[in-house]
Amino acid sequence: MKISTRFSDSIHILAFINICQGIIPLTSNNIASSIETSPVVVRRLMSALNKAGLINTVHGAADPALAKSPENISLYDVFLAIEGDAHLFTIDERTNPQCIVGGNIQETLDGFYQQAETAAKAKLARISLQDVIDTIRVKQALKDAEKERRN
Amino acid sequence: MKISTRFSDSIHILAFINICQGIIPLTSNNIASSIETSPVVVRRLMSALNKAGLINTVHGAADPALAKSPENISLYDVFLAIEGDAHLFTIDERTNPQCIVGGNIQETLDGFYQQAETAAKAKLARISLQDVIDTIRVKQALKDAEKERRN
DNA sequence: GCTAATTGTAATTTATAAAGTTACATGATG
DNA sequence: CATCATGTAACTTTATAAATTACAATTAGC
Repeated sequence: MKISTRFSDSIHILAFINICQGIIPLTSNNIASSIETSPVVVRRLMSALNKAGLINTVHGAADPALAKSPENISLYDVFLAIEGDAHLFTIDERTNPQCIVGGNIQETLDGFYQQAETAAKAKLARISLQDVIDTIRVKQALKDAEKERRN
Repeated sequence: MKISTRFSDSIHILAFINICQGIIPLTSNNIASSIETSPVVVRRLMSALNKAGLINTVHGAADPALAKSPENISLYDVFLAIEGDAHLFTIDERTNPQCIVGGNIQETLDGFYQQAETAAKAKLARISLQDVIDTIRVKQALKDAEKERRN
């Protein structure tokens, strides 16, 4: 249980590529500065995003680009790229098979957890990177307007 | 990071109390044997379940009991008792506030994650401990029948 | 009441997964 | 060809949960 910040950071990377393309060079260093992490962590995540076909990267060149339009990249696509078939809930695999509870709890919970997990993933599948980008821009515009108002 | 099995183990404990009551003494030791963990871990979880009003325990006596009927205990009740308001997805809190992405990503993801998380928790809220117990019994009956058939 | 068994909890140690770091081979670009 | 960037492997650090140890508080059988 508990999905690591890799998922969040990956969405961050994709949004950054879209929003900052042409404004600043998209080096792993610059991206890492925005996430406040190390460039290697960024490159690791981008490697996975590349393999999953969400971005196109060029070995040696600081020129990554989204492989699809942001409307066609869902948060579940990102989750799959980074976490694969990881589960939101963890089943204790080491229980006593001799006991009626210990011997059947895994299969039982697996079914129920699946329901909850699928519901969550279905929601993620309906949220696009474009939604994320739009929301970021709205929030930023709000901040800018607020700042302007104060002058 | 180490993934928690507390939620699963807590459901295990509740099912065990219901199914094994009157059959074997419900000591933390016996429960721990079924989960294959230590009695202290079991007592810790039971302490939380007790505080949340899901079970009644007696200090010094090996006699825990469900505080409500299994139909009226949902998996979300258990989740709340053990994990509180813990999130299924983790937002990276340390990003560069100067960057348009780093400065707005938390609030943005929080909203979207909330949607997914609520969907999952709503499913959990609709699954009762009775459902879990019923499923365990069905699976066990299947195994028994299978075993019988082989003789 | 006394003894044995049990819970409840704190403190400590161990295990594990992710984050971060170092290093370097490979490839791009002016 | 010099510089800069990526892609990855190997290693270290850090965070969190599980397991262990210890013991006070409580119950229950005799």
